[in-house]
Amino acid sequence: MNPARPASDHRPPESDTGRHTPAAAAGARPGLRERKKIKTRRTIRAEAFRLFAEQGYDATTVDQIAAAAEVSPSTFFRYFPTKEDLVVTDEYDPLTLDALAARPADEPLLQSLRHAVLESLRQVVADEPDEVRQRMRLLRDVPAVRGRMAESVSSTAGALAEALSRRGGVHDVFEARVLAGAFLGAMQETVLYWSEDGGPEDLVALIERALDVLGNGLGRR
Amino acid sequence: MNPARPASDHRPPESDTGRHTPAAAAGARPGLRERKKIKTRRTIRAEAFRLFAEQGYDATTVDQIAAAAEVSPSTFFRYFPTKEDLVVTDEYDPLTLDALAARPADEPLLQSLRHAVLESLRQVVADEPDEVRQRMRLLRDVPAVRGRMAESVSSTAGALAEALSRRGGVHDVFEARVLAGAFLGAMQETVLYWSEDGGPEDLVALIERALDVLGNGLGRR
DNA sequence: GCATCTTTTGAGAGTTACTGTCATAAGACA
DNA sequence: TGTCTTATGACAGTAACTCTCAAAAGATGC
Repeated sequence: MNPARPASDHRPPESDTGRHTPAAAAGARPGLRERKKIKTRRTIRAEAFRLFAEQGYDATTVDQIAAAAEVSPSTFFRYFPTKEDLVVTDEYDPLTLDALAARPADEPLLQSLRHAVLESLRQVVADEPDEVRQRMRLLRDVPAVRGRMAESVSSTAGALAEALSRRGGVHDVFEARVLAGAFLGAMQETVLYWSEDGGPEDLVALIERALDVLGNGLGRR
Repeated sequence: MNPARPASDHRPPESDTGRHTPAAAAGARPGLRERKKIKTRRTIRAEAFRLFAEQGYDATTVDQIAAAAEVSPSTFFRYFPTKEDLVVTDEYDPLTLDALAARPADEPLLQSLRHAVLESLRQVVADEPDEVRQRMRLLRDVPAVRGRMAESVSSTAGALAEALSRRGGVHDVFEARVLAGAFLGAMQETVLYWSEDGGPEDLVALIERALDVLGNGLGRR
């Protein structure tokens, strides 16, 4: 692993979609700079995925990706702090948190989570239909990517716990974190299960089943 | 990260404790070779932790650790495939799985899990009382270590799911994996919560609380 | 349209965590 | 004691990053 990423002046730009860029949030359409950054980010990732498909993940170096995307290696790292981040971006998780926040506060928790997850999943699939399949393949085949996903999930847990705390029905911070951890752990396993079998069953259906299992709890078994 | 660890002829030796070494399992006391390996492993880790305490994790290089332990860098990597593995060993998880297997099959699942976790926790703490505290600190402070733990937990999920499948009360493989993921996710958050606050509350008490939350399920909230 | 100010980019040098190979040393076993 | 197996060290190589600095390019006021 890298030497634990101390403070760096490399600031990766905002998300791929433009949905979360400050300018977009402010309503005005983004300037040239913003649009160029989004394009660069897209290009880097697209070229990377193309190379991964051709040569495999490990056999593809960052230098090759940068060359293919016609940027310098420095620039690559400004956009993606690690190579694994090409595959595991944190675009998905904030989306889910937003969707969760949009649910009515008095809705049963599990139902809110179900809607939030499915809604954000729908958006991601709609946005990048091709890449989802390749992500799945990389997740299944490359240990480093799995590791990075696990790390990402674990770091999302804190944010989710906070969101849960703001809702009713949770006693304290610790309980919120346990619930968040259990939920995310279940989701992670669901995605992994789906990816391992090459996605035979519909992911949506799997998620529904997983949530049912969670709803019943571990008691009475 | 490393280039995803392809097949290597470096085989890290067995666990620290000797509990799981083949010779120990066979009843005969281990030969000189085996004892030396255990000692080397212990020395490397001890020197590493000492240096971490003195200079910090990131500031300590593998070469320094190897020098302090009086082995070559090559040998270091034969014992610990990555630097993070010094902190996050998979010694704990197999212990828990063993303990789980030892529980009566007709015991309620949650109770088996509780006993298994607490039993293995007790063993680890008894074995290496000092190192537990430092592990906790590193877990809290070093992102790379947290990442490695998340990866480790996620890889344990498969084994736990299998163990659950062999017990009654689980419908299919998928359900077992979801349960395993939820349980481990909850445990991971528990440990992180505990480490973040510097371990104010007793870890055992926290685990009990977490299991109670799991027992109640996410339904009815 | 020009001047200035800010942000992005590229170049390049350096660090470090690894991988792979081979000869040597040391325990196991007859 | 001799042979066979396994652990070790030396060494060379790779690739993922980090850091710094100067140049290029969009943004902004006039």
